[in-house]
Amino acid sequence: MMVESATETIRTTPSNQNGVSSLSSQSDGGGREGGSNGDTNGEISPVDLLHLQQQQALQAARQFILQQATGLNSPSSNEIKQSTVQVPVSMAMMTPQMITPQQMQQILSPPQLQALLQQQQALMLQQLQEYYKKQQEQLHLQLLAQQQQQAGKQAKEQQQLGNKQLAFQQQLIQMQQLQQQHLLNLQRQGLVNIQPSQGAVPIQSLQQAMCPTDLQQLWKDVAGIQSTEEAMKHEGLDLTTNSSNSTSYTASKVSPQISHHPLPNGHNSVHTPKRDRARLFEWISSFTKESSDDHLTPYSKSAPLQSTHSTHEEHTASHPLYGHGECKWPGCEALCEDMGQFIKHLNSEHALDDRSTAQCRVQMQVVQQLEIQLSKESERLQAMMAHLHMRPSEPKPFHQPLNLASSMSMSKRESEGFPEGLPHPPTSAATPITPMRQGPSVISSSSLHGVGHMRRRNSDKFCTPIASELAQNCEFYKNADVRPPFTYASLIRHAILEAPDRQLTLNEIYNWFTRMFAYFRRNTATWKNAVRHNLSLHKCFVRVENVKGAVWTVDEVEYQKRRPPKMTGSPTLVKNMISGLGFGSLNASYQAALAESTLGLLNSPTLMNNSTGASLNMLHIGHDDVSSTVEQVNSNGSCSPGLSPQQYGHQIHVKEEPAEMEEDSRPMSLMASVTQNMSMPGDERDMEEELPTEELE
DNA sequence: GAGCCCATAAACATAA
DNA sequence: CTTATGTTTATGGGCT
Repeated sequence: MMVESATETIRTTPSNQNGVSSLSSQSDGGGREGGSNGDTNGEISPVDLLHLQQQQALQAARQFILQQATGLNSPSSNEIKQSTVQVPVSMAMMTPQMITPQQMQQILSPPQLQALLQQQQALMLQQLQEYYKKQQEQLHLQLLAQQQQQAGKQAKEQQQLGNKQLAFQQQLIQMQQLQQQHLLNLQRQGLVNIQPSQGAVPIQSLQQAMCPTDLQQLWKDVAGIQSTEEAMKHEGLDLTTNSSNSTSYTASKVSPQISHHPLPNGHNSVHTPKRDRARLFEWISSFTKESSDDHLTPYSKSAPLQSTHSTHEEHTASHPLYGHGECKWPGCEALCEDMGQFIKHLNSEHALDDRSTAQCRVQMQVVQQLEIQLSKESERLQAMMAHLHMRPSEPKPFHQPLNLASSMSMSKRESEGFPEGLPHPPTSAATPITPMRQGPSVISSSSLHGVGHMRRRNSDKFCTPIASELAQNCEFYKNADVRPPFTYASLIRHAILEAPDRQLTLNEIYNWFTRMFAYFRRNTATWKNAVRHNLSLHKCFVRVENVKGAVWTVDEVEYQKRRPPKMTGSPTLVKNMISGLGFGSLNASYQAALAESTLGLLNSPTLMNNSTGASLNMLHIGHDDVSSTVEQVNSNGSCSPGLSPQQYGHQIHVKEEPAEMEEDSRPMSLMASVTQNMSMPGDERDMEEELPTEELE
């Protein structure tokens, strides 16, 4: 009966123009860097000073230990070819890490080590803090002086002042970052327990994992110091690397082998730093007893790291250990103008000797650690996915405050097209917290299923996955400040359809939003505006004048029209349904499909969990969650599991236009569940979504 | 790259 | 006049 006639109006066109015009405005702020670069370079920064001191301390420490160790072992003597420098800093400046593990182990007994470490820790921490304090004060003073000095000058110079201040501020920031970084290092080594408070975000994410700086440090320890100057340079680079404003230059300086392995780590790093050290010592010691060559095998596993003494790669234009004019040998960074020089350097400095071999070992260790880490993270990821996909293997309630940020970012990635159980390395932890649309879809199985374009469907408008999603994660959304992965339109529609007479006033819609989603309990102006905007904009929302005022209803026909063509599950069926009628049959087929899919899925645990599980779930949970607002709906008898589809249409009395249209979605589900459940989880998901929805009502 | 969809912001209108 | 409710336009990002 009836249908498309009056409502077929022209859609507002503004979107078109917008699409075109939006291309114009794009400005990138690269200004910051430009200012900073020139200013800070001229003199030795406090940072450099610090590192100089550290290096000196390190050398002294080495000497000290070696002296003590005299007679025990001589082989490592080649490590002290560096000039001896008197250190202005106490022994405490050296971390145990800074000493070759080999040496440490050889020289000291474990208890001795322990004691020494602890002693040093305290001192070192103290000194570091003092030093940082001083440096900061100094900087501050400088800054103030600058300001005063400049204050008297003309406005003309103000820009310069700004620049200088900026430079100082940046130095300050760098100082802080450096401090933080060192504290982190200490922390990692078990030296300090304090948390870096003013953490820069990226650093934080890495702090538990081995960061480039760590590795570099480790490397230097093993390698011995090249020279104070180089060390300074090196450290400086490290610093800049960690500071957010890394230029391409600095970026290139970081040893690429390791630094870019994204290894977001859990909070409790699996290996405590101490254990790592112990293992490293063990490993190294074992190495001393073995021949060196066979150990290179695992090493070669890490592609970019291949290097060592071999010269077989020397002739290639690009040597994995050579880049940007410097030697990439861990901890080296010697400048080499050209490949030839580099080769020379390689052969002379990194020939096959104890040191190189030890370095190799360490690198192997590093790689192993990373691999272990990777596998652990992968495992975790899989567990997470498993948990989110199907019902948790663990009792954890899903609405538990997962770390939203990460889960959301993950979800996005997830939906980007990773097949369900496929472990993929977490690529970045830095995804924006709320990418809106697809955001939290993670939470529900449906979203996780979104594969490829599918994903869009779920979270977005079209289908009605919303019902199942909501049903499943109702509690979660109610409590967690997570943006639901649905569009306003779909949410509004759901709210309205959920209502007793399938109509709501604007205010009631607001209330529904706030009741159902913690996320919408804030920023009210924003989302309310959006709600109104959506109500007005979408034809599917029809405003009906009521006795008491105006209420909003849903025009299912219009709503379904919005579905992308892609929803072509079964055109025929859809058409049939759309053309009106067939409620009864539909219902029957729908149930049949449901049953069928259920049965089918029973044989397939995975699918079962993914789709039907959800659907079934809906039947129970779904009502509960939503029913709070929908009790009356059920008065119509829609409560029973089988029921439903009709309800939608029938209940919309306010509306002249029959809502029977929703059928068009149903057919899909039907087809989908029958045909797809058995095969493609991804697709089935899409369709499946529809089932629960109707079910709900 | 175009086109579409969506979110967001905001200006404006109108009724309570 | 203020507020709530609606409408409309503009802009930008993401996706296909």
